[in-house]
Amino acid sequence: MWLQIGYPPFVIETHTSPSFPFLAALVFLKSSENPSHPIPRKQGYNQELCLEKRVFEDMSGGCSIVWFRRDLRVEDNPALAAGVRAGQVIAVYIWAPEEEGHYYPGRVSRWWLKQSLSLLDSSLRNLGTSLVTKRSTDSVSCLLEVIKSTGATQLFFSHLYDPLSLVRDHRMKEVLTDNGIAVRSFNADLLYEPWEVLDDEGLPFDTFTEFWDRCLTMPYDPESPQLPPKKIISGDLSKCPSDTIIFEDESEKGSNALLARAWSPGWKNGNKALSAFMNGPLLEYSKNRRKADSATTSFLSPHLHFGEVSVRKVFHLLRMKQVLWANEGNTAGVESVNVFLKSIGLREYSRYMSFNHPYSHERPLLRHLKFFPWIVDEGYFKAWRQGRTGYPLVDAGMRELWATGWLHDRIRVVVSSFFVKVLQLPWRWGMKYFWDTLLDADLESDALGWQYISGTLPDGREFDRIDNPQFEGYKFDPNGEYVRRWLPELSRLPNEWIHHPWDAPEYVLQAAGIELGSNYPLPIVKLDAAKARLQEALTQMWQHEAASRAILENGTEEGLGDSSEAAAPIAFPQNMEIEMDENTLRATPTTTTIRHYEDQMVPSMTSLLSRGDEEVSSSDAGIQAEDSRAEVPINQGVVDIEMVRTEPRIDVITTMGFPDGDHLQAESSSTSRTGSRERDGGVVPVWSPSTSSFTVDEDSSYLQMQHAQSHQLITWRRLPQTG
DNA sequence: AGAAAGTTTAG
DNA sequence: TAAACTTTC
Repeated sequence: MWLQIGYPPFVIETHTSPSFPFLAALVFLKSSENPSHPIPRKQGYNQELCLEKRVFEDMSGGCSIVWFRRDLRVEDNPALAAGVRAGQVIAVYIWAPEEEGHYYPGRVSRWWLKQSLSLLDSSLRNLGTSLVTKRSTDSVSCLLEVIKSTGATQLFFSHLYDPLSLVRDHRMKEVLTDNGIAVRSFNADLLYEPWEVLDDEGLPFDTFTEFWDRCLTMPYDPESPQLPPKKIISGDLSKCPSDTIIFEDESEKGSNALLARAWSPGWKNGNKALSAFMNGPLLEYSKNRRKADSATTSFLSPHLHFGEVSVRKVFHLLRMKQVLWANEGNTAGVESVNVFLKSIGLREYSRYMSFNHPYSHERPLLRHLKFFPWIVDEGYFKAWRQGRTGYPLVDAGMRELWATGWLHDRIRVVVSSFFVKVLQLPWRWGMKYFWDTLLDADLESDALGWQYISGTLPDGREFDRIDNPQFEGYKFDPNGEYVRRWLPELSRLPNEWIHHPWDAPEYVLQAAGIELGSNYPLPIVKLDAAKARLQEALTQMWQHEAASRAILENGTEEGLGDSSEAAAPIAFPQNMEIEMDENTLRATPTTTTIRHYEDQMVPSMTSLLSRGDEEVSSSDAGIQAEDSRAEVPINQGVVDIEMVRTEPRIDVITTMGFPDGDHLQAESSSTSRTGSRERDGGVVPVWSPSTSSFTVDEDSSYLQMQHAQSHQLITWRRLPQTG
C-alpha cells in the first residue's frame, strides 16, 4: 500500500534555535525493521538521518497560508508567527478524516475538535482574520485550491510525527514546491525534534529513560514560548469560503451534550487548566497521582493532543515553579515536578518512537512478539468493552471510559494490562477502542502505552507478568469508592470484598443484593488459568520464532516461513481493503476461534465495512451486524502461519446476566444521574449511571453511533495508493 | 555490620 | 511480578 520499500525520502525544515536559524533535516525513512531478539541496543535499526544547515532569508511581502492541524492555538505557534511576520495570513483547517485510515476520530474526540476550532476561529477574529474550514478527502489538493483562490505564495505549518502525516506532508511539500509555493514547517509540538535527541553515536535511543535523560541534559533548552501575535493582517478570503464541517451527527449530540459540563476545549481554557493544575494538584502530584478516583491529574491531555497548550510553555512554567520550590527547600514540590515532567517526557517519547518506528501503532517493536498467539475472541473483547469481566476495577474503568471518554492513567494501565495479559486479546484492538472512545485519543501516546503494557518494547513491562486486578484495586481504590461509583450493582458490597466478590460468602452477597453470574458476572477468566495460558502461549511464541529463524537461516521459503515479514523490511499491512473484503465473505462460528496472527484488524472496522452504508436501526440489523463481526480478517497474503490452539480449560462465563447489549435500549447519558467531583476548588460535573437501571449499551453504540458517519468513513478503502 | 524480611514502585 | 529500597533483628 502506501509505505513500502523504496519509500521516498522526505524533507523537514525546522526552526530550531536562534543560533541555528534553520535546520533542514533530510530524513530517509527506511522501512522499519523490528529489532531482533535478544533486545537490541543502539543498532540504529530504523533510519538514517542527516542534518543540513541552510540559511533562509525571511520570506516576506506575500500572503501566507497557515495550515492548522494539531496546533490549535494562537500563542507559541511558530507557523502562525511566521505567517504574521511575512505579511497577510490565511488560516486554514482541513477536515479530511479519510486520510487517517482507520483512525477516524471517535465521537468525543470530534466533539472536542469542533469546540476547539470554533474557539480558535474566534481568537483569530479578534486578531483580524478568521479560520477557513475546509472539508476534503485530500489535504494536498485542498491546499492547492486554497492557494489558487487566495493568491497565497507560501505555506507554513507545524510538524506531525505519525506515519500518515509524515507521508502526506512530504508529498504535500513536493507538490506545493513544484507549484512554486514556498513551504516551511516548524516544531510546535515537542520540546525537541526527534532527530535532535540522539546518543553519542548519533543513533536514536530505544529506551525511554535514556531518551528522557538526554532531553533533560541537552546543551540547549527547548525554545521559549512565544506570545500570541498582537494583530493579524488577513489575506483575501472573498474567493475562499469555508465549508461547513459536520463533526457529529444527530445521534451523537445527546451523548456529547454532557461533555461540556466537565470539559472546556480551546487554547484559552487549556491555559486555565494548566494554571489550575500548577497552582493546585501539582504540589502533591507525586503523592496523589495514584488514586483512581481523585482529580489530582492535570487534565491537560486533550489540550495537548490538539496542540491547544504548548508543551514548551508547560515545560518552562514547570521548570520555573520547580526552581522556586527548590529555593524554598520544598523537596516534595521538586519531586512532583519531576514526576509530572516525566509524563510530558513520555508524550515526547511517543512522537520519537512514532518517528523512528513508523509502524509502532501497527506492530510490536520487538520482533519475536509477532509470533505471540493472540486469542482472537470477540466475546472477550465485548465483555471487556462493556465492563463485564467480573473484575470490579477493570469493569469500573471500562464503564467510566464509555460514559465519560476519560480514564485515570492508572486505570488505563489496569484495563489494558488485563486486556493483553489475562484475556490475551491482540493489543491493537484495545488500542483502537481507546482511540474510538478517549477524549484525549492520541495515536502516538496510545501506541506507546499499549506497546509498553504488551511487553513489546525493549523497556516495556515484563512479558510474563500478570497484574492482579484485585490487588491493584486495593492499591488504587482502597475504599472501593471508584468501583461503587461505576458499578452500582456492587455498591452495597463491603470493602473487604469489593475487589474480589467471587470470594465473598454467600450471605454477604445476598445482603448486598448480588447474585454472581446474574447481576454481576463471575470472573471471565480466572487468574491462574490466565497464567497457565500465558505460559503456554509464550512457549508457542518462542517455538515459532525459532522455527521462523531456522527457516530464514536455511534460506528456505517453504513451510512456516513468513520470510516476507521477518526478513524483509516490513510494509504496512498490505492490501488491507482486499483483506477486509475477503473477510466479509467468510462465515465462521462466533466463539473461540483462536488463531495465531499478529496483525489483526479491529473487529469494529470489519463490521463497519460489511455493513456498508446501510443505516442500522432495527434490532434485527443490530444482530446481523454482530454476526458479521464474528470473524477477524486474516492477512493471508502476508502471514501463512495460521494455527488453532485448543483452549485450555478456562472458566468462561456464558451467561452474564446482563441483557445482551445489542438488545438493550440505550439509556442515554442524559438520563444519568449527575454527580460532581472537586477539581481545584471548582466543581466539575461528573455523570454516573443511575443506580436503579444501569444498562450497558455501549456495544451497539460503539458500532452504530460511534461510526454513524460511516458513509464518510468508508472512503478509507479508496485511499490513494502511492506504493 | 550484614542478612533477612518487609515495603514500595514500575509508563 | 520482580527489583529496588527500607527496616529490623
